[in-house]
Amino acid sequence: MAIAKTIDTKFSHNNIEAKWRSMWEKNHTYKISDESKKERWYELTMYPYPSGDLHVGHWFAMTGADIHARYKRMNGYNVLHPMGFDAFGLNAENAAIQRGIHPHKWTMDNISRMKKQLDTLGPMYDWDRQVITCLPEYYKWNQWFFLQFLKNDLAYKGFAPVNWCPSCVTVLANEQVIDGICERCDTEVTHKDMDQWFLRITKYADELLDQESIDWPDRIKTMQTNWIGRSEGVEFEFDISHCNLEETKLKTFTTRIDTAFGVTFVVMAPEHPLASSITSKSELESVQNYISKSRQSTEIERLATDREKTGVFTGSYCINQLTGEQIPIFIGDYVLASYGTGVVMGVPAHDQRDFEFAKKYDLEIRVVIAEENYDQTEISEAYIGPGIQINSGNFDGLSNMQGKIEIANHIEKEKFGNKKVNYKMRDWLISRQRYWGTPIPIIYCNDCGAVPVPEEDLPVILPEDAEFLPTGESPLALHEEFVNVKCPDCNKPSKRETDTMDTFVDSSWYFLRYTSPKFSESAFDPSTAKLWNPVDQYTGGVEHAVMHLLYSRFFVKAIRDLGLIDYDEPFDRLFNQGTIIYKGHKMSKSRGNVIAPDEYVEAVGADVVRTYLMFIGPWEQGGEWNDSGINGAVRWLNKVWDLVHSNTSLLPNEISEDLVNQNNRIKNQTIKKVTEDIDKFKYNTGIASLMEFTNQLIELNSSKKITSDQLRDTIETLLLLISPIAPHISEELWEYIGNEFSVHQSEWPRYDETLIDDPTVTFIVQVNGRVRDKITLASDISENEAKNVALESPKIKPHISGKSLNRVIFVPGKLINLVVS
RNA sequence: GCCGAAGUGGCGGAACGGUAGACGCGCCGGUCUCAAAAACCGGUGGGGUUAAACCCGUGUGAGUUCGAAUCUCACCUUCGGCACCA
Repeated sequence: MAIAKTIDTKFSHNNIEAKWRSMWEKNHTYKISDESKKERWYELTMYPYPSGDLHVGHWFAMTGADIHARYKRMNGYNVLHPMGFDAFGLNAENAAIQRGIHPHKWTMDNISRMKKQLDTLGPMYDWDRQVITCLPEYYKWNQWFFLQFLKNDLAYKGFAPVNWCPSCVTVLANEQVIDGICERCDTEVTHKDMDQWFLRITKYADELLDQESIDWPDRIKTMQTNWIGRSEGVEFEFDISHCNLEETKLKTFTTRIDTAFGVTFVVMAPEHPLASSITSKSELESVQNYISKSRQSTEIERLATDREKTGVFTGSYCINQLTGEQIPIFIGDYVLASYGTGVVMGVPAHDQRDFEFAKKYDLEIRVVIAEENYDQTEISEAYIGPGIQINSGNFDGLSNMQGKIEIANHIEKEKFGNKKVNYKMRDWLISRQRYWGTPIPIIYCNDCGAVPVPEEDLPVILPEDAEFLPTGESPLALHEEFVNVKCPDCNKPSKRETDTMDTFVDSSWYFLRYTSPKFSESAFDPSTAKLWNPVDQYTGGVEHAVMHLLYSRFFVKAIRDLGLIDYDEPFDRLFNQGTIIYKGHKMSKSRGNVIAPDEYVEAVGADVVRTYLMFIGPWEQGGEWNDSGINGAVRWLNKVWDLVHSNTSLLPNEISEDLVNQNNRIKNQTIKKVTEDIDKFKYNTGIASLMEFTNQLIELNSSKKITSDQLRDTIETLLLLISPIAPHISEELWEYIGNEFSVHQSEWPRYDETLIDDPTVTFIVQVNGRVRDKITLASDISENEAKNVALESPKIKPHISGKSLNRVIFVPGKLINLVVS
């Protein structure tokens, strides 16, 4: 795509940028030392997937993080701001299938291209710290963590109905299915029953709910809380001992045990293991038809909430142990197998879904919680509010809140069930039936079962010479040499696990690896990890709210319990930058609306692109790329360039004290504003005030209201303030004014609060709240004096003449409001 | 359906109880030029006026307040998240 016509920079941006990048490289300007005595700051931004080309969205994310990291560094911190690549993933494998390029080559080629592109941005990365997750030196530790998890009952293999993406040809974790659609390829997800590896994230459900100690956006915290979905209730058992099954009890889960006397039916999920066996002979055919039909329906169909509730009677009954009543058992697909016990007690009077089901199948609707003024007539919808227990045996007359407690206690005492906490979140399914990922270090032996690969045999290397067929068959499963091994325990011929790990395993601990990327004795050097972690400031997109961000929190808690680290949360602060859109849409290759930064960098330079991106709008919000908007950034940096290069020999040597103070005021105000804005990631307004500052200096220069010494000093401040945003040109100009290399190793300017306040100020004079005049007054003027001045104002007089002054509102240094009538 | 965020010039946005529209883009007029671009100067919410004054204006409607884009309530729209979780 050809870039829009831009105006030209007045400086040769390409030379300047190349010059300083090589200077920084040569001087190790951004090399990070673990030994520094300075306070440490870990500024992390989410590492990219090496998809091929860096687009403007990457630049947007990375520039914002780089600015903040540079700012922290100038404020005296030893800053770790590393970069790496999330290098395993399906795109690489699909490229192999479609174009015959090996995933390793595809990935590494992309990485080297993206690194070059990233370097043109002028970031303060120390590439010695880079992490590339597809290399054995990294994924070995995925395997090692897996083995530790296995030992500590945090990893297990389980047979379960799982999400299957027919396009990616693999299973997916629940977090990776969004509204029934595969998160990465937008294909409708189906179900399969498979034996898969899980990580026991649910063990940490309650701890993950505790977000007290982390400074994260509420939005993300809420999303995680909703995802975990804790609910307290009772597992209530119905007696089925008369059914001649192994099980004698049918377990249901409810949060409304107060309604247990209103149960008029029970519904089982179609996938429930007893669904067929509990069915009577006469109903078997219709039940099996129903089950197979519902199994064929897609996730999307099943999730539609406005769908009519359907079900089928099993011909069997269970006993409500509280009442001794016979309760009909149904199969219905509005009940989810994966939540609770997969069986629901139907209380149509107090649950809308059950109500609809009862209406459809003509089942009794028995009110057991009476709302205020309940008149015993038939109800037209379920009543879910509070009320008084009725038709509830000994519990009649209690409030349902009390009923909830006492019925639960009664059930526990009589051993009809137990109080129980349930979570919506499931364990993390990490098996993937694909090649380009970390091999799961397990060997299956006929005699010994699933045997972990001994730690000393790690890493289990992903074989290079795999065949990539478009059949969906995992290349590893076809790789004889890889598959056929000896059992580590008994030495008999055995088979390797051919599934690989979810790539979210890689990103769950990469922030630890950055602290010692070459350490070979373990996943990370405990001493340097302790030095840098947890991450002080993490930035990235909001799309990882319940995937990467949740998994990482789990990982940290899990390895803390293994004794490897001693803190609870990976990321102390989190900030989500927004998205850059173009032509009204998020940029994507398929839509053909991708802005490649390279051409703009060539045309106007990285500093301009950085500045423009940060100026578009609040970093938090993102915004629309506007082809002509970039001219504003060019003009500004041109002005800065001209200002610094302007001839100052004609400036006066002395000016009035008032002018000196005023010039100082502008400078100190700007330092304060820019400091506060960068601190809060409000780059757009920070840049705006720098533009204003530049305009003011140009004006002072041309009107000779500044001495050359003061101008030089002020320009120095300007360059320091610009340097995190436009690192190259500020370095060039820093050198030009005769300062020592490097502006990036200089201290952030301080402001003097006492120099900021203006001795005179424009007072707003209002009459009845409407602005009628503006008068310049001493900022510390008293109410009385201000009132007298205001009353004398020719602009005010007509508005108050003939009226009586009832009240005066006075805001010191700002405003006076005369209330008249 | 539930929860959350947001609605401000032609556009991106600023202000977040006290001058609405900072800063920038674009546009209009001027200077320079043979001409254009760039640069520079001026203008740029609507009405009104020779010019002022003045009136209207931050999604809609009410309210609180001396004063509301900002706080409260209701509604509309947009965007996110959740959504048969028992």
